[in-house]
Amino acid sequence: MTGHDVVDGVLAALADPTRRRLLDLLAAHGQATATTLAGGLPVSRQAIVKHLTVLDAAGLVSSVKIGREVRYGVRPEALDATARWMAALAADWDRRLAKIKRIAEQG
Amino acid sequence: MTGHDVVDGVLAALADPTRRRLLDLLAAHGQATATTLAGGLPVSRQAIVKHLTVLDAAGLVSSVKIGREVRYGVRPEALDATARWMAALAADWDRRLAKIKRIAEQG
DNA sequence: CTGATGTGCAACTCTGGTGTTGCACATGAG
DNA sequence: CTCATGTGCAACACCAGAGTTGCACATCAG
Repeated sequence: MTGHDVVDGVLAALADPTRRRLLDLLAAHGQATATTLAGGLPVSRQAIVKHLTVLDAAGLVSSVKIGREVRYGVRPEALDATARWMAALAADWDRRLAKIKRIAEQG
Repeated sequence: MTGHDVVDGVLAALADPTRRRLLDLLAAHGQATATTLAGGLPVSRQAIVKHLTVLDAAGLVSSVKIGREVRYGVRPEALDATARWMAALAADWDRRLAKIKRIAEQG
């Protein structure tokens, strides 16, 4: 899995407002199950499960099965990697624009 | 327009691979029209225009009408703001997880 | 064992977004 | 003026994704 794939997954995962809200709840609780999380959102448990599957594939959450329940928790690495990628991209754009501006002022 | 709205728009805009490719092309060329950009992507000009509209609404690009053509260029501010938001979120998660870990080790 | 709780799987609906095509309008080149 | 080029607008097709429902399976409590 390259860094680019991680970014792709994270961006796709964060595009959905429900998933961002889900991450908020998880970060607040530290640990939570799909059934518990469904109580804090206006959607069914199955919808939550699907979102958690997407978040897990993106590396944003991890799950641990304890008895008959599955507990989810946030995982900062992928989010941090995406933040760095985005900051680098913004800096690159800034650099390009500064160069264009400099050329324009000279010409 | 709050910072949260900016983040929402940027995340939604960056979720699409075609739009990310579009931003790459724009950053590389500095300036480009929808017709020109359509030559570098396997989609029609109209599709490009729609993507550019989304990117403009997200604050990621700006457009200037010159004669009969419309030139687009990247705009780093919104991207940079989103990068900072994401980095802060990742740091928050790290902080929470560190706290949980500390409590677990004590108890 | 029995009932209650939590999860997994599958089929289904439905909206939104992506992309297309066709045509009308505007502007630069000759 | 005339033609080519670039853009804008609108209607349409298409499909992935978000959400639902129903039921079967697994696990803890009594």
